[in-house]
Amino acid sequence: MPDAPHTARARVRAELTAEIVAIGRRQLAEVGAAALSLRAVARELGMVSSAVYRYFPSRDALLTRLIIDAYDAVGEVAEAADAGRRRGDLEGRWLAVTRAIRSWAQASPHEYALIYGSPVPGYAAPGDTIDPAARVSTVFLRLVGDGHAAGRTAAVARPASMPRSVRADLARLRGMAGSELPDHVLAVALGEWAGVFGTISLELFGHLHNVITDGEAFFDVQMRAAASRLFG
Amino acid sequence: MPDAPHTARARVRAELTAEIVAIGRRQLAEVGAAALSLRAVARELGMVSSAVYRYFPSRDALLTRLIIDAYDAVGEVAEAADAGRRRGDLEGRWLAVTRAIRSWAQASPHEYALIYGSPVPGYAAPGDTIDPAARVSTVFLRLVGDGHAAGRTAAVARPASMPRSVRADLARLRGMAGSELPDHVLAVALGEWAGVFGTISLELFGHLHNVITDGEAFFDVQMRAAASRLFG
DNA sequence: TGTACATCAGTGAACGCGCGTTCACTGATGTAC
DNA sequence: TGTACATCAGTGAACGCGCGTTCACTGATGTAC
Repeated sequence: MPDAPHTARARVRAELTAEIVAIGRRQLAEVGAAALSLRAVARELGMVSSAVYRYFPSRDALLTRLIIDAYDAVGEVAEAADAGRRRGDLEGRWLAVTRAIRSWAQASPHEYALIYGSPVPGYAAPGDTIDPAARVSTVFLRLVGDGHAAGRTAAVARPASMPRSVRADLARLRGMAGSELPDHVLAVALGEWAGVFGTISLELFGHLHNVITDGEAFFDVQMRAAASRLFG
Repeated sequence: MPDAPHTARARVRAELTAEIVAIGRRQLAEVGAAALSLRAVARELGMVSSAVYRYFPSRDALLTRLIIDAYDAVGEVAEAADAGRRRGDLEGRWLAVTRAIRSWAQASPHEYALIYGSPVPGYAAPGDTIDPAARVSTVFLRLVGDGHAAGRTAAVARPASMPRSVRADLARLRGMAGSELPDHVLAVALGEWAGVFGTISLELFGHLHNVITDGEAFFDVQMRAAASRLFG
């Protein structure tokens, strides 16, 4: 939210922009990203379709905004869950964070699909989405980093060898993320990270249908296993 | 392919049906599932749009066919990869199967997204997709089952406890899949299975962009780690 | 082997719908003096 | 405090496009006798 609006016009403008985003989000939940339409938003807003162009220059701009909001939303629940536990309670933090992500995904399946599912056809994500997208991974990396600093990652499996290209990628990631995790811990952390989203996606996209009925308990079992692989 | 076509008409019909599917698949690769259109297929086929209805009763029927074909395609590469290794070479089989799946996904990203990405809005998968969808998981379960029978799963981590609901789900899965894996091995196998698709999806859907440059090598590192968690 | 009838494939027009985006316009709100 | 001008929000019409699906039809292919 930039600069507090001081004129009445600016205040109304901020409110309407927020309302457009809210309607867009609701539509997203009903028809999915591919079918999100500015005209439908305008209709629900009680405005003529061209009026929406005063607020968003194109449909893709609205989509970008929804994507950024989704990343921020999941980042926020992850951060909040992490902050709600003692810093030294690594397994508790891991479970809290991953459960929070799963709950958010269950509550906002289309927003989850928007950012972690198939890319929207014909849409190219602009650079503005990078920072919000990084919030969740930052939580993960800090958590594993804390564990490592506390000497709790001693049991993490070490591969016999690792290709030079992967070591280079991990080194670059360390630089970008300000992490100090050694290669083998960082690699396992990324693998567990993939497992979190893989488990959530399989469930949410219906691949555990008729297989797992208690998705929450199943997820918990998986996350406890992950925590013990990471922190012993 | 049902009954060999004996009349000229039936032969042409089979060929045209196949061509429609092929064009549909190409379109899928270009514009994604949500934008797949019967009219565009007809155009490319050089026919009037209503003619396609002689072959598929609706757009969704074509989509269903593409979904089934995609499941069959990935199932087939997985089975072939598995068959290409000695039965006792568990790690080799695991690596071959998972690499084959990843390669297929990289080569056919939209088909992968169609079945493992976000569900297509407004489309409800009919029962016909269940069997083809199960082919890949069958390969996984047989592989882990072979490992267990050979006494190679002794090192698989055992959780301190497991909720009754999860144990019930696993028991039901054992029945459906004809598996004899104990709970803790089956649970870990499912977790690794989620990790495979999580890793592939994160890469394919762009979440490792600017992080991992050598996706293939990274995937290999992850899969070797998974193999050693499963088979020691 | 030939003919009569039934089946099927493809046509062309139409229905009814939706979409993103542009543009000239009116009238209200804000700003500078 | 009041006025003149500039800015902005929303309108309504239009452009040009696409879609799925139905239907009556022609002409070709297949089948039964």
